[in-house]
Amino acid sequence: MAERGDLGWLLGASLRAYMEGAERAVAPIPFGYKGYMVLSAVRRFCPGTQLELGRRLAIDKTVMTHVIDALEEAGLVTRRPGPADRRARRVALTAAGEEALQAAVERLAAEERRLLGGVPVAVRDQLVEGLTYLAEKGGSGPECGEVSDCSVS
Amino acid sequence: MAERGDLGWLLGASLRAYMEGAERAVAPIPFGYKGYMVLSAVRRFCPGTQLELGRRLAIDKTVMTHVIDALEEAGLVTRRPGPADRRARRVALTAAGEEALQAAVERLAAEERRLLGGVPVAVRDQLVEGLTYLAEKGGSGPECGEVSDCSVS
DNA sequence: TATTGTTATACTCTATAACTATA
DNA sequence: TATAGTTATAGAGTATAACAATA
Repeated sequence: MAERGDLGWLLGASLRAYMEGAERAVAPIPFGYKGYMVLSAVRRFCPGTQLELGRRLAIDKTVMTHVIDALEEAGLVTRRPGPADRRARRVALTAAGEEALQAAVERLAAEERRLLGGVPVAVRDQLVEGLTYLAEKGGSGPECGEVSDCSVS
Repeated sequence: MAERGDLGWLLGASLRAYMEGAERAVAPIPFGYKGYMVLSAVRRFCPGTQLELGRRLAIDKTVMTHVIDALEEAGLVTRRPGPADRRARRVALTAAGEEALQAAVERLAAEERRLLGGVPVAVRDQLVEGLTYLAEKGGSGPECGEVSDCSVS
């Protein structure tokens, strides 16, 4: 934010610009973009306990409780005790959750296209490449393994 | 943040990664990176009223009051009524402020070099180009004119 | 009356601590 | 004893509203 051109300012301003549209795009989902992130991670990492979801998304477990409370109340996810460990609750998308997520993904993609419209594809690719590098340099969940199987009931 | 690879997640995670080092780099300055931004903008836009500083940095005027209070108390800036309009207070760097800013700029540059160390220069350039485009698409102060003269007393 | 800046207050977001229920 | 999750509470950070001084 300081001198425009500083990496910090650029990242902050870019994030603000992105979020402005993103929050609008995912609007119906409780907790906005954060709620969308959780829905998205639930689909991707399937059963996923809340703690695991939190680790992957860098969201505190207490925050996760509130978000999932809201998503459950809105009928977008279910929360059931795990079969092996009844403490670890399995979060899963409902049909309505799948729909809401799919709709959000589409509106978000449209928003990204709008936002990146004027950026040449080559620049865009290297933008993503650079950001991916930076993101991985941070401590956000380097210990997350890959997804195993995935068959929602 | 949702699916790693999403632009939103990438921007958020990159900003976190950057800020981790940046806050450490500017540590002695009150209000951390925000304080650094203000110092930096004061040097760049010289006299600058508080309101103008806030507009340029997307910082609320009430927040600006607190930040400048702290910077003034730390002896890094002075705050005097403007000659033409005594409501609009002119903020200026002290010698100590110049020093603190210069030191922070250097540590920050080192931190950026460390963070971007593994990124090829071509990618880095296009990363900055892409971010600059995104940042300007946002509403953060498009109505800010350029700097006029600048001679601190 | 409008504007700069301050103060006090309220709100949002997040983290900490204490608790429960399982293991 | 340790862990998953919940609840209540406290803490940043930010914004809103009312105010003082000046224009």
